[in-house]
Parts: sequence; structure tokens; C-alpha cells
Amino acid sequence: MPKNKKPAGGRAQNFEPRYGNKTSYQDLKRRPGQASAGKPGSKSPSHRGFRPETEDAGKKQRWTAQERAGRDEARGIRSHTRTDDRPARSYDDRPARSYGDRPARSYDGPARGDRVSRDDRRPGDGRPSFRDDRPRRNDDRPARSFDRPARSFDGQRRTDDRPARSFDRPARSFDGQRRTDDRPARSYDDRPARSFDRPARSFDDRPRRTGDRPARSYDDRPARSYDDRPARSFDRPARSDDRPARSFDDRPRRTDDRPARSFDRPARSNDDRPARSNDDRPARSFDRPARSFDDRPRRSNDDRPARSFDDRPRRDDRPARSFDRPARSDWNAETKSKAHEAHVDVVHEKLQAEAVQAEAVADVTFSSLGLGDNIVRVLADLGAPSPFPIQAATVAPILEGRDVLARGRTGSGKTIAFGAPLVESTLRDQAGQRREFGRKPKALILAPTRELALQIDRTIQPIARSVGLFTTQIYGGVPQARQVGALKKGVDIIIGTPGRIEDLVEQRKLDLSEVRIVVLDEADHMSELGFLEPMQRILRLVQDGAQKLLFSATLDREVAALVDEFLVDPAVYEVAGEDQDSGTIDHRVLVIDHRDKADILSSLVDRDGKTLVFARTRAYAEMLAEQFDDLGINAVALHGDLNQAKRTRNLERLTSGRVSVLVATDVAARGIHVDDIDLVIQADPPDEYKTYMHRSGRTGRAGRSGTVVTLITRQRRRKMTEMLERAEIDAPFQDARPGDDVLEEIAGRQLANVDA
DNA sequence: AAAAAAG
Repeated sequence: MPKNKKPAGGRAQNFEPRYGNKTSYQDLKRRPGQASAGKPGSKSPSHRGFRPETEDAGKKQRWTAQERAGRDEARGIRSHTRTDDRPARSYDDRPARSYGDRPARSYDGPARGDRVSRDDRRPGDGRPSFRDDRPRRNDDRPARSFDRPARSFDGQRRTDDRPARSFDRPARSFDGQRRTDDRPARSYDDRPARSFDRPARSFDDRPRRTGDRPARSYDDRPARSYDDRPARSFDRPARSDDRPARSFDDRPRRTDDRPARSFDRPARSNDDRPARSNDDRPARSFDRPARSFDDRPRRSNDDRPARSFDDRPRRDDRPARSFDRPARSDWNAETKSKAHEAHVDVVHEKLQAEAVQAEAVADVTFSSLGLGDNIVRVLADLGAPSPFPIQAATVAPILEGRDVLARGRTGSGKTIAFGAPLVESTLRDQAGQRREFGRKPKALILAPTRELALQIDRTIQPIARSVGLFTTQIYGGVPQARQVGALKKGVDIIIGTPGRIEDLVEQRKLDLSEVRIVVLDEADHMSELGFLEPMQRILRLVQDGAQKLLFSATLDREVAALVDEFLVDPAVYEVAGEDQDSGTIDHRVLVIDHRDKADILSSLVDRDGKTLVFARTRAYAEMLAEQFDDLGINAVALHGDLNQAKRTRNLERLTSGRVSVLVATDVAARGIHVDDIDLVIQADPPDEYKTYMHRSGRTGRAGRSGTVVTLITRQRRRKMTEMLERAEIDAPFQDARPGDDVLEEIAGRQLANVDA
């Protein structure tokens, strides 16, 4: 983790004293190590020299060994917070719980200790993070408020439960009896258990349902998990072998079919399918209606073990695939390295889609699309009184139960486009049923980054809650306990990232077998090398015949691997005339000398509006953030070397306006919505045109204007030109050197300049 | 190179 150490030390520079804004970067760079005792910076967050150092230092001192006892509790609270529920509660509970439990729980010590250390380590800072945590916690609070909207829903329940809870706890700690009753069994589950307790507790229902839980969870889980698992795990290996191979083979071949298919789509009505199905999917098209039960089961049973043989007759592709299988791993490795070394910008054929005319849906309402009143009301509250074109296009087919592929340019409202109908149809499926404790999730939304998962939940949760459905986020980088607690309680909709979801499935804490709708946001990205196989594994776990929805601004045939295996006769939509260049974004390319890069970047970033800077590597993102910060420009970084708390916090800092510059890797390229970013700077040009489109899509959202400037060196011009062509974007190239007017202009400082 | 589980 050498990388982590660097930021730890380096980041501290942000808290180092500043000796005036004019100090050169180099000067400041040397100082940090020694100057940690320097004089504090401005206390005003809005001030350039703002330095929350006092807070930092103070915290450290405050945490005596003795007080370490409260640490875990506090940390637990932090995680609650993050997930958004608990701020209020956390304050109430903590004292009681932590002091009450401690003694009794002494045996917990080790486990807790583990958690702590894990927690600390994860931050990526290693040891220092331990201390960093505290400040972080403080910093998180604001973040809480950030999430709070969703929380408001909990509020009620919470109010109810809290008292109850607090009663529980004391009791528990003293008795050990109750605990003995409940726990023994439970504790085994949870070893995780204890940690489970805490989180669970945080869930208000606990007390109430304490009775139910043990029984239920025992009944269901063991049985279920044993049944499924063996089978599943058994299948999986086989499947995983098939799949990759298959997908590989298929793509080329199906590439031929597809276009045809997609053409049919519009006319899809009835004529086409038969025809198509003869070519491609004889079996499938028939099953389709019944697919929910007929098709899939067959697939799942036949395929996995025997698939390679069985399918062949049925599907032309399969046989070939299975033959190739051995080679598949080679292919993977080979492709991977190739893509790596050469940074191949693979251009996948654009999927043919049924183009929705924006005008045609101008007077459509959410109600008329089939959404219920509660949902429509919440949508209005969310700022969507009437549907955007992509929403008007996809809501109805999703409610019909069709598999849907949708392409809508960045910022066009895709989250609601799948989220609202997903909630509606989940609701319909459950109509009349009681929401049982420990019920299994019915819908799953997958995103490539944690931040995106969080953001999606912020949109979906209010919609879901308005009809009495519950969501939870399942993503890595945070303690599992709270997530597991939510699952035990029962959740209807899961929003998360693949890693933690698979992790919990393997731990049998998450059962996807009743999931009837799956959404892949940024689906093309989720079909890329590192994501494809996890996605395939996850998709195999959901209910047979589950509806699949694939969304992305750059939806292309890269998703074929998933579509071919998991989707049945999907409808494909896009909005006519909505390519990326039709928006409100001004694209610029600056051709610079490499040695001027730092200066030029500093100059561009020194401005009033919110600026998002993209760097290719984590280290460079970190370095740039330091560089800007050292110059007195408040900047923070966002990349995978930061622990999740910092990631969340730093993004929130930009959102809230506490900083105006965020330097990020491509973790922030897709989906992240910050309202008023008006300048995106690509410190390193992207390698892929799709990346260009997504990065630039962080500005100019929902009709706003924005500027995207890409810095390249002379040698890069040609490649850049090609990329822009692929992205179908027009951008003037311009030579630039430090001090040039163009920098002022792009930064939006021309007026100031004129005045001067 | 980045992201996604931990460790």
C-alpha cells in the first residue's frame, strides 16, 4: 500500500500552513513533512486558506486510550449515517449502548477490534487512517445531512423504535439471558453476528420483531441456502466456463444478427419475431411469454451442467462456443493485455434502436404511462413533473415486463426512466401481500461505482418509500453489518455494486432468487472486461425469467455478451436526435507543451464555478489536488485509493460547494450528478471515446450549459481527432501556453481580465 | 489505468 502512504502524507499538505498564495508549488511541497506544527489556516470554509487543522489536531488529542472504548460505537454510527438513516438516532443510542454493552460484551473485543482495524486499514491510509477516521467522522456529518432526504422516511419508524431499542439494549447487556436465548443461534450466523447486532439494532424494527426473526431466519436461510447453493455453486463453475467462451464467440456472430434484430424491433409487433426467432432464437421467442417459468428453468438446469451439449442443437452459437471454451481464458488474458498496452479504443457497433421522437412525447404524463399517484407526486418533488423523452419511452415497456435497452445521453434522466417503473412494477407484484420481515429482495439495481449506487438510491428511495417499499444499498468499502441488518429486516429493492453483492451472496446473507427485475446502469461499462464476469454471475442468481433493463448513455454492442445470454427479445430505445453533441456543452481542445501542463491547469482551475478535473491515474489525481490546494485553490480528490468515507465526503464537498474543484479519476466519469459543474477539464485525455462522452457529460446536465476542455500534447492530436469523430463531437483545437487569453476565457475570467 | 470485496 505504498500508494496509500503517499496520500496520507501528501494529503496532510492540505492542512499545512500556507505562507501566502504566491508560494510556489515546489516550495510547499517540501514543507509538509516538517511544518505540521505550523500556524493554522483560515477557519472559514469558504476562505482559500481554509484549513480544518485544528479540528484534526484536537480530535487526535481527545482520543485517549480510555476513550477508545467508544470508538467502535462511533464508527458504527458513522456507517449508519452514511447509509443515511441514523444521524439523530446515533446520538441517542450511542451513549447508552456503548457504555452499557461494553462490559458485558467484553468477549466481543476481538471481533470488534478486527472490525476496527479492518475499517481503518481500508481507508487506504493504513495506520494513519485510524486517526484520520475521527476527523473523517466529523466531516461525515455534513454528509449525513446530505443523505438525509431519504432518511426522513425512516424518521417515523425510528421515532417509534428508538425507545424500544434503548430498552433492549440495556437489558441485553445485563442479562445475557435474552441474549443467550436469541443469540446463541444468531451469534453463530453473525459472528458477523455481533456486528450484526449492532447494525440490526440500528434498524428500528429489531426490537419489535425480535421474536420473529430467529425463527424465520433459521427456517428460511438454512433450507434455502442449502438447496440453492449446492446447485448454484455447482452450476456456476460450469456456467462461468461456458459463458465467457460463449460470449466471446457469440459476439462476432451475433453481431450479424443483431443489427437485423434491432431493425425489427420497431416493427417487432408480431411479424418480426417469428422470423427472427427462426434465425436466432427459435426456442426463445416462443418461450418468451412463458419465459418467466418455462424458459429459464430449462436454461438454468440444462445449460449449466450440460449446456454445452444441450444447447447446441437449439442455439447455433453454443456449440462453437463450447469448443472454444478452453481457449477462452487465453483469449481473456490476451485481450486484456492488448487492451492494456495499446489502450485500444474498441468501437462497438451502435445498437440500432427505436428512436423516440421528443415531440411525440411532449404531452405525455407519468400518470398516463402507468405510474401510480404516489410515485407521480414524488417525481414532481424530485423535479420531474413530466417525463423526459427517455422516460416517456421506457416507462411503459418496462411496466409491460419487457426487457429493455435504453440509450439516453448523459443527464437525460435515465435514473428515473428505470427507477420509477421499477418501483411501480415491484409494487404491483407485491400487491396485497404483507411486507414480511426478512423478505427477499425483488429488484436489483447494479452500478459500476459506489458513488453512483448511492446517488441512484437517493433518487429511488423516495419513490419506493412513497409506496411503502424499502431500498438498501449494498456496496463495498463500508462495514457490512448495517447492510446485512437491513437485509435481515427485509428489503424490496437493492442498489449496489457487484463486489459486495457477490460477497454477501456467498456469505448467504443475500438471496437474489426472488429478484424479478434487474437494472444495469452504465450497462456497456458493466460489460467490460473486469465487470462482465461478476455481472454474469450475479445475473445467474436472480429469478428465472427476471426482467432485465440495460441503460447507458453509450449503449453499444459491447453489451451483447449480456444481452445474448440474459435478455429475451429486448426493446431498444433511444431519443431521436439526442446525440452527445446536440447538448449544451462547449467542447475545446488545448494543445500544450507537457512542461506547461501544471501551470495551465492551475490557471484553468482558478475560477469561480465548480470545476471537475479528470486525471488518468489515482496518483496524478491526488497530486493535482495537492497542487491546487497548495496554491490556495480549494480542491479535493476522488479516486479509488481513498477510503469510502473520504470518497463520499470529497464528492459531497463539491456538491455542497465547500470546494470548487474536484480532481477525479474515471471513478467519477459516469453517472455522477453534481448540479452546477460548468467546467470539466481533462488533464489527461481519455483513451476511449465513450469515456470522453461520459466525462464531458458531468457538465451540461439537464439542459444547462458547460464547457469541456481537454489538454493534449502535440503528438496526441491525431488520436484526439479520431476520438472526437467517434464521439461525434466538434471541438476546436487550439495551441495554448501559460498566460494565454484562452485560459482566461475558458476559466470564465475574461471580465476580470478586462477590468485589470 | 480504473473500477469492483476483503484482506
